[in-house]
Amino acid sequence: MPVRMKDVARDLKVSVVTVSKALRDRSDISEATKKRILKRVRELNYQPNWIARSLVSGRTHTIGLVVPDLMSSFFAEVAKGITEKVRPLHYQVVISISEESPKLELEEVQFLLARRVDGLVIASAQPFRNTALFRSIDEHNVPYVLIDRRIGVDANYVGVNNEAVGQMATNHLINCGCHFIAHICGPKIDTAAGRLAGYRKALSQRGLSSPPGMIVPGTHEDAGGYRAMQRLLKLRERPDGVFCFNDPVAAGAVKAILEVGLRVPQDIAVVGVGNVHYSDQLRVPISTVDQSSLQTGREAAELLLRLIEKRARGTRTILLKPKLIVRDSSARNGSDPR
Amino acid sequence: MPVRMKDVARDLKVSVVTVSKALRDRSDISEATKKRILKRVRELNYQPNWIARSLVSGRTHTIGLVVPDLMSSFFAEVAKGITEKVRPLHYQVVISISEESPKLELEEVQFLLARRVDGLVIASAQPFRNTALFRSIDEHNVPYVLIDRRIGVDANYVGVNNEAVGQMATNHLINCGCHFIAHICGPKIDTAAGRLAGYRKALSQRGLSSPPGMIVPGTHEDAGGYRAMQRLLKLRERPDGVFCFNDPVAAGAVKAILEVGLRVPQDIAVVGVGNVHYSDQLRVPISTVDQSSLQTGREAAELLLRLIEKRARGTRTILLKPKLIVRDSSARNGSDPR
DNA sequence: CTGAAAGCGCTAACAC
DNA sequence: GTGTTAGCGCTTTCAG
Repeated sequence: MPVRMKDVARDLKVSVVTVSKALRDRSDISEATKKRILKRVRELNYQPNWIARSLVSGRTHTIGLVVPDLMSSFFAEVAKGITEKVRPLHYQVVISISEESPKLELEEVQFLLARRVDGLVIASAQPFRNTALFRSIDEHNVPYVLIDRRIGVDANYVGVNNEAVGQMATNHLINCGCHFIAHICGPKIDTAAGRLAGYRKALSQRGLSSPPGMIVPGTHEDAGGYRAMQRLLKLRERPDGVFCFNDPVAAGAVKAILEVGLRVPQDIAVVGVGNVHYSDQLRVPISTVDQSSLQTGREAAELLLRLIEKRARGTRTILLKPKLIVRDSSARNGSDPR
Repeated sequence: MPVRMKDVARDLKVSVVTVSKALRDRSDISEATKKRILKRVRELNYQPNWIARSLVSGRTHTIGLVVPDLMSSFFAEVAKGITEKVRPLHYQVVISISEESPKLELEEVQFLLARRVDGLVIASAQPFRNTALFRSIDEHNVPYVLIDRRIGVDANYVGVNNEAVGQMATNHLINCGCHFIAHICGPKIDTAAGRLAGYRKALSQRGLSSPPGMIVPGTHEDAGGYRAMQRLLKLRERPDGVFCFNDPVAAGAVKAILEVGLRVPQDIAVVGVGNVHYSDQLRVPISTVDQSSLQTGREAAELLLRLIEKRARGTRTILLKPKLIVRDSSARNGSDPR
């Protein structure tokens, strides 16, 4: 079984405490013994037992990441961004997948808390303003940072300004010469609400309106986008531009459009959100609003580490700048590549 | 701060041991006191401290998953499969990303071992036959299961039969009427070697050969596939079918083909491997050999749990059946949809 | 059926 | 500088 400090100590005829001091490079120990101990430690391939260390220190050097899924490259990238930032500080990331289920999410968080994570990063599947989960985290005195979805709770948050996202995408479609712009919404989370608000705002600012039926509820994946687009195609006043909740939805919409023999972007221009990494390998490369997933992860990790190490307090909100990326699905004559 | 067993005990004027027994539903405790304790436990919202529990039991109920990256949906799906299987048993999964670096992988594994994970699932980035890492895991007496990549080590393994994958893909191209079939290899891992072997075998079985230059080294991502295909297009005897290491590589190859004005599949048919979830949304939906990522995760998890709980010993190899999925990139006249 | 004692591997506080 | 004592929160063992 693994070598313990006790073994090293006995071997060298010193006390366990001395070994501990050598390992943590404390000053109250002579250079000579430190050298001797560290040498033996290496020879015996001693590995500190973090479990025991955690029990004493009350810190596990573990942070929990709760995401609805990992398939959508967005959260995978967030995970990468977080890992990148915390790795040098020897923190580890435990990823929990909630599968968009508030109940499962709650269980997973309880579980992470029981595991005594030092902090949490959560892309929550909780319904808007449901604070129960967060109160329970607060009770444990564990800092947390929300990402992507805001849930209407006063908490640390890192994400894009979704209203800006909606405006940016919609303005782009207007600049492409579209007159009847539809919106395929996301699920009932604030992210979707923000994008919808931005869509409305952009239209009204440019003196356009959104005729009845032009806003259809969708989902977060391509099948939903496909069905939603089919409904839009049946409207008497067919849209000539569609702003979609995200890229998978947009991909589904494109599929529906091509299926009825219409062209993208000539007949209908399409814009998504998220810049998933395969966006430009698609049948029609999809224009999108990038929400800097990697950066979201990095910022969330940094903020969380500051909170854990008490170098920050209160709650702060970090809004990242969305960025329009124009690809074929909206590259029309007279389009602005803004 | 969190409620401890001690608090519940004091509150109820019983001993800590009794509370512990009630919580773990042991038989040597009266129904009455058990009820009383569990009630209070719920009221006080007591959560067991897994750290302390682990220190005693020597088990952390944690399993480590080491993957080269999470962006490729393959490993994300594996992670999902594992999570699904271990969640009901209250195990948690710590994911480490090695970014294809053997050195980083080694560090991450050491780290997981120091965290005393109960077991490991590894898609290793180690060079072939490099056993150092695995010896070090063995020293810790921690069971592990390799997935996807075999590394030429005698160990528990779950994955597809890569030779069968190569044969299946190549045979399919032959059946599509291709005569000059190229192969874009993967990186130097056994997975790639197996697929290459299968490619060779299929050709020779059907009396075909692979002219010089028809086998090009590639990478695991689309940029590599793109460059490799450009080289193939310059050959005097241009291939009319290409078997690619994986789907991203295939997507890159398709891009290169379309760029020079050739058609897929009419001029050149393409087959990939992996069935990434967006394969059928691509410019040309890509035919692929599915390697059942979810199932890989599930099988690996089950095997690992059996090893952890000593319900299995020795090493075993689980080979999953690959499955050909025909899409547009190889849907030629006279093609077999096998 | 209940609880006192010992200990998991480590660290903080204090003596020597 | 070094070592002793105590204790983190829990479980195992065993006496009552």
